[in-house]
Amino acid sequence: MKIATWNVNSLKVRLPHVLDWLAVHQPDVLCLQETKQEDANFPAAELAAAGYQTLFSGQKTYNGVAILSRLAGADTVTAIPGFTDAQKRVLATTIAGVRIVNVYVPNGQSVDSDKYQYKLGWLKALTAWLGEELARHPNLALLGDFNIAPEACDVHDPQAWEGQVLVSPPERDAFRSLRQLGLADSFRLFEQPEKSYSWWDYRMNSFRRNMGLRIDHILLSEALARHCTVCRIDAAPRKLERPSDHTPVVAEIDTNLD
DNA sequence: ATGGCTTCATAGTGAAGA
Repeated sequence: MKIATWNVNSLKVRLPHVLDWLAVHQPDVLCLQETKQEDANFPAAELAAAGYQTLFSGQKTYNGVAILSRLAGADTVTAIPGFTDAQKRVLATTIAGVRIVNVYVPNGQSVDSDKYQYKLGWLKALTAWLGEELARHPNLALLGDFNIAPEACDVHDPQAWEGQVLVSPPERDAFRSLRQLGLADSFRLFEQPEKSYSWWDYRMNSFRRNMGLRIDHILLSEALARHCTVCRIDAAPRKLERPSDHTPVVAEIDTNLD
């Protein structure tokens, strides 16, 4: 099973890139974040023509998540149970026996903002819920834009970023708490090129200078991590005209071993 | 240098992203 995550920063603008990427990479599951459109406008027909079923939870202007898949999803939820949140940031479903949890973690803006407190509270609720989900679903993948660079090696200039939002110790503690539920950072299960990032600022020629952060992740439960054969970042879409500022992360799981 | 780009909502600018 080939699964992937991509913050597309507007599905309306990025649909041609998404369709091209699906045709080339043929994933079984692609989780999208920042679709930025209401459900009534979701391009379900175009994606169906490309061979993908769609689940989506969107809103006007901001946020919005979707799951594109070859096979149908079951037991779909669009929110963290018991956590009141007007922002559409969660979509979970079960595909071919694998629980897929797609998240768009709040950005946090800056460590002294209300949005940062919202981010930390949101992560706490996510972690509590994921503990329950893992008990129900041993085969679980948590994919998305986490808006957290977990380690210094995930940041192009750790000194310049020290203490900032996306790398602050409380955010990294929250990421560690997720891992301690029994979720492996699949990217780090394998040797990777140095200075591997998944997001580059649109400004300052950041991509050309590789001034990036690794903030998009695929976390796998122990049962899935054992059978994960590869995880990589595909930087190619970041080189296209009018790219998203994020690029896809892909993992493959050998589901024939059990 | 608290900017730089990009998107959206909107019809000249402002919010938000990371």
